[in-house]
Amino acid sequence: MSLTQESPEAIQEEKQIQQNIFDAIESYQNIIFNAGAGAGKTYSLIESLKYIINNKAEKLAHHNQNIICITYTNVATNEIKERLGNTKLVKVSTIHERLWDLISPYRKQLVEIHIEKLSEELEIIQSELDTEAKFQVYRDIHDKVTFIDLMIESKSIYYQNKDKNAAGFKTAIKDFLNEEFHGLLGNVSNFKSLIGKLYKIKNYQICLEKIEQGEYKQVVYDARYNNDRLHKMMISHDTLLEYAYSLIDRYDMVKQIIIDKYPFILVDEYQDTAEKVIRILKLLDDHSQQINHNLFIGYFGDTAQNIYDTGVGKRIFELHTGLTAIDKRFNRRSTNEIIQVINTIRNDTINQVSIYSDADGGSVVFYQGSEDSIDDFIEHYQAEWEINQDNKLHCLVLTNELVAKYNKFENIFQKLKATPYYKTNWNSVTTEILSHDLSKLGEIPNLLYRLVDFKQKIENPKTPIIDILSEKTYKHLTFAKLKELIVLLRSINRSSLKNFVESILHIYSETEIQNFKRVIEELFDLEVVTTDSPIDHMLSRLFPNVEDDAIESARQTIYELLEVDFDEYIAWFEFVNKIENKEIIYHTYHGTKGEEYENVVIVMQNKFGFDSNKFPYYFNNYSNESNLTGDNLEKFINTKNLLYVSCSRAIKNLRILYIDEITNFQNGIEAIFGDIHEY
DNA sequence: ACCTTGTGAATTTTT
DNA sequence: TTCACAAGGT
Repeated sequence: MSLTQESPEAIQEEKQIQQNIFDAIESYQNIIFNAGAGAGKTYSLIESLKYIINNKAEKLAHHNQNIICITYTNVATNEIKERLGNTKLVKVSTIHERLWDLISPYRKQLVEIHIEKLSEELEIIQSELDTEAKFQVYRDIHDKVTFIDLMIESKSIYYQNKDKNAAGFKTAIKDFLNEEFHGLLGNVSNFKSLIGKLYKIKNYQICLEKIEQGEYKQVVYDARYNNDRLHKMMISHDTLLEYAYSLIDRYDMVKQIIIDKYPFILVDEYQDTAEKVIRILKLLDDHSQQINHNLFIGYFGDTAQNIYDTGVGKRIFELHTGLTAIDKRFNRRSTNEIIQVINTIRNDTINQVSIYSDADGGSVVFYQGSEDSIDDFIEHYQAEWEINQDNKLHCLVLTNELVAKYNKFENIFQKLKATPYYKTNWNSVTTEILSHDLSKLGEIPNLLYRLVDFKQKIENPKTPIIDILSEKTYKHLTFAKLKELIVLLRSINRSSLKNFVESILHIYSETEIQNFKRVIEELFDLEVVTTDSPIDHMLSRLFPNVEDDAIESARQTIYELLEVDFDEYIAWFEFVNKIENKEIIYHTYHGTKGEEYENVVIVMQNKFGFDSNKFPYYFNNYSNESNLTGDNLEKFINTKNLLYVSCSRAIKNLRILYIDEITNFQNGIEAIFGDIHEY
């Protein structure tokens, strides 16, 4: 056994570091706490919160003040709440939730900011229309007003035909568009881009009028949507940060209210937070000094684990000056072999040492192989590491497509992805199908999830009735009726999801009992259930605007989706719920952030996304970082951080299988991982 | 031979 | 959204 003996000297030093944070809190000296992977960063954050609670509670309570702790994700919020325990003094939440809480009372001021935003957007769109080459044909037409009016009048016809192929689209538009404007249809994608902008202009103008007339009185932040709907007074995540910055920047009164109410602000995972958030905190910091009120800001994180380009990363040092850096160099997670490699990857001033005196005993090996060798490679280590339920193997791949394939629900993923809805909304595919957060699943994935859940529950004789039926349903049933219902439910054909659905619908049409019907209505989330309505509902969502002659093939596609082997549905269900009951678990590199695993296999390749050269570029420039600038440096750091995050997940054993040719950059690999082995 | 148009494929993650 | 490339036009 290793990693059991804490070194007394290290523990002493760790305590001293924590004391340094406490001292900074006492003197309201803002800090940036840097700790590498596995250092116990969250622990330090929580100890700091506890310190403030234990030493300032009375004073804070007396002045009706609170401590703010902001995190990047809801998962992190929940973890901190759980570890901290129940306390009213600390407001733990995501950045967005807290900011909206702080600014939403200033309705009038937010509307002012909104008006400015709308005007700016209008100017931007207008200048695009005036200058971009693809709008030349539009600039050339004389009677723009007639054209715009006509298109706005025909809005619904336009959207009905928008997803058709170019020829079909042209025919449909020419149907109502005067011949003098037909020249605009030369290039269909340019035309669509034009119409999108014209509609936007109209929407924004209407919105401005409604504000003027007093019909629209407030701006609303809606976290469920990823896009602004400015014309409906609704903003999304990025614009929330923008408005918060504008409001706080503009009104010193707002700054002072925040400072006086929240004298302690702690930021978890600062490297991931947006630049705007750091700017907001800097405004508060500057103002607190100006008015001589105490404010403590503590950033907790690690620049080397910044893997999203929206995060501030290293730029924080330019944006928020005057922070006292407190570094923690200990590692509480990994063996010395792993620590040595991750230190080499990050290659900066944080050079970790283990907190344990018995940290030897791990291993890291880099292999060169091919795509065909992946399965064999994993099987090899499954045997060599004696992988079982208590000693799992975690395999990191680059894309969700591969995660779906290896986690054995490839067909569900691919069939959903291939529907017109997901082809149009290609950037929603992973969120809506693979989210671990049920509320983020798309409408149809959510329906599938409910069906799978329902099917599993009625199959399991141990499931309590309260878990199958909602309370308001079973409350009204007599015991006899309840029993009857259970017998009925258990009689449902369950060979495939398609049969399952059909069987349920059959019961629905046969039964006279309203409460039975209600159970089924709730399951499908439909007010009117008929033999066809659930499938029609799926059709309308996955195949919007489908042509009459294509309906049958679309219906067939839905049947195929529902007939995918039910084991796949279970695998998908378990993935969504993060139930890891297989011996080998697959993740994306990105998705493993914050996690730790005993045994890790990383499958690596040249290509990622648009970049066919991602990892080669990093390895080639490993000793050359100081000469890189601009986009090149950014690309280098992105890859470095991703590699750092993925390798630092390992506690004991780490293997990397590179499935492309490596001769052109093997020096860089050897500098980090040592000898390269053939597989 | 060159230009325009249409089509399909390409990442990760969070709020 | 952006890019590469195939198909088709001049």
